[in-house]
Amino acid sequence: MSATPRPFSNVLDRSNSGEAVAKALSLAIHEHRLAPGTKLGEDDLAEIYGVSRTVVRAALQSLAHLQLVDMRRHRGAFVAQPSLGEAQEVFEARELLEPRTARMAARSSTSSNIKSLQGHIVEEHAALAADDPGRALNLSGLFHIEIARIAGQATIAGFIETLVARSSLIIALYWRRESALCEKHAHHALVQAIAEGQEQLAEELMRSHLVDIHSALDLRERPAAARSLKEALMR
Amino acid sequence: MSATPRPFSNVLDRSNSGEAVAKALSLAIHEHRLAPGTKLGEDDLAEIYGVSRTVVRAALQSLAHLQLVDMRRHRGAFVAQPSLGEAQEVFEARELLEPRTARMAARSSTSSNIKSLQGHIVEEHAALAADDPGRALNLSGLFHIEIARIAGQATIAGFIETLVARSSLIIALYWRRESALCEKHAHHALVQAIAEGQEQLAEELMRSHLVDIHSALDLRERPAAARSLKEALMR
DNA sequence: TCATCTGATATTGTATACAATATTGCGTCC
DNA sequence: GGACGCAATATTGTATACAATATCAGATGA
Repeated sequence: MSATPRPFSNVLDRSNSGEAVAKALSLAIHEHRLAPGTKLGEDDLAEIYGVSRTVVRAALQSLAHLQLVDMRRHRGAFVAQPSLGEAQEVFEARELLEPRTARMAARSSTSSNIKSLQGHIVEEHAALAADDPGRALNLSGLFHIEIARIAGQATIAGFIETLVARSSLIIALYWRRESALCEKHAHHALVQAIAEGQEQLAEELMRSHLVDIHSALDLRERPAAARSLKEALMR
Repeated sequence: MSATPRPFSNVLDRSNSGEAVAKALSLAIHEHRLAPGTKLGEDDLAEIYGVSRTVVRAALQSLAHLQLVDMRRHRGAFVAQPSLGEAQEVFEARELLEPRTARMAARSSTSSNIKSLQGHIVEEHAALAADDPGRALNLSGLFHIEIARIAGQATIAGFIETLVARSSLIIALYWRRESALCEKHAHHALVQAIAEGQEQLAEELMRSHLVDIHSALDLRERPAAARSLKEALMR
């Protein structure tokens, strides 16, 4: 017996349905259920979530501000496809912001903060064990955001949130299958350094962790991939 | 003879009117024509700009993402009022991002970049001479954003754009009248360092420039200003 | 056979109408 | 006289209808 399909979301009965739709879409993108380039038709989404196009549009605009979707006039909204250059930029920005943030977190973390971080790691392991890499990736991102929150810099945490979101798209586009995802130990060691207040170590661990991820991406110039048809075929 | 009032904007005939309204409001906030806390009624704005509430809402949501306005459910939109803590955070973030950015700009600037920066300075002086400090402040912000653009980091430039925007609100709220605004020399020296490719100097000048602004703010704890009525009056 | 033009279609952009809810003034009750 | 409750009002939240425009298929001509 097959149930009628339902929207893939737990929280659509929230008071502000616009944010709810944005959250649902954001989660779907983070978990790689929506591939970069996917068209997000307003009517389709409105029907799926049982709301009007008005609220769908608000949600899409919200995601566009986070650069998770691309809205083009009279063309529609699409899941964003960061270019190689943008991918480089995103990771350069993360490598600038996050090590410093980890240092601050090491200075100011409380024991309940540590508990929360460890909870993230446990969930991440569970998701991997359940063969749900999308969910694991999303949780991994939340881990980074949580560290910024712990550091007590809400503004920078907001920046990191957008960088993590875009990183998810970048990973979807440029991840090298060959390289195993070996974040488990990195996150664990990081939490330990933060818990023990070892600022310098935390900063270094975060930096090398980001470099690890960065170098597990295939960011070499593609031969003709993203160029114009003319440039690729005329000659 | 008094002309009928017209919206304070030059670009309301653009194709995407939502962005146009957002730009007009953003400019008004940057130039301190709209004070923090001002209520932004949707019907009022719709009438002023001659568009429907739909597009006004889109514009307000856009500004809310930049944290220039506060939207509260069933209450309306208001020009944001950054707290003391938020003000500190914003300037800490700027002091983290912008010196590095200035260094990168010094490495990669072209002569046309320099021309553009000098143009900003000239306009800024003109605005000051015309006794239009709001416009001068806005141009000063654009100067900082331009540097980030020159550095070739669009992502970080976007962050700085939001930080500059919030800085404008912070200055409106916390600027000490006593301190003169002495940015002229700072900006000029900065451009020179960037033009000559002196990376270290550019980084240092940007850092000290930001510290100057930061310390020209009165960010001491207010006795009761932003606290709750209860806390302020009950005793 | 291919290129170009044109109109039919589908999708987005905008306006307006209706629903939901916070605010506020007034009346009543204690 | 003051506090509480209630209804009137104004404003925002959402849905829907209409307008504008990009896309695409088919026709027409060279």
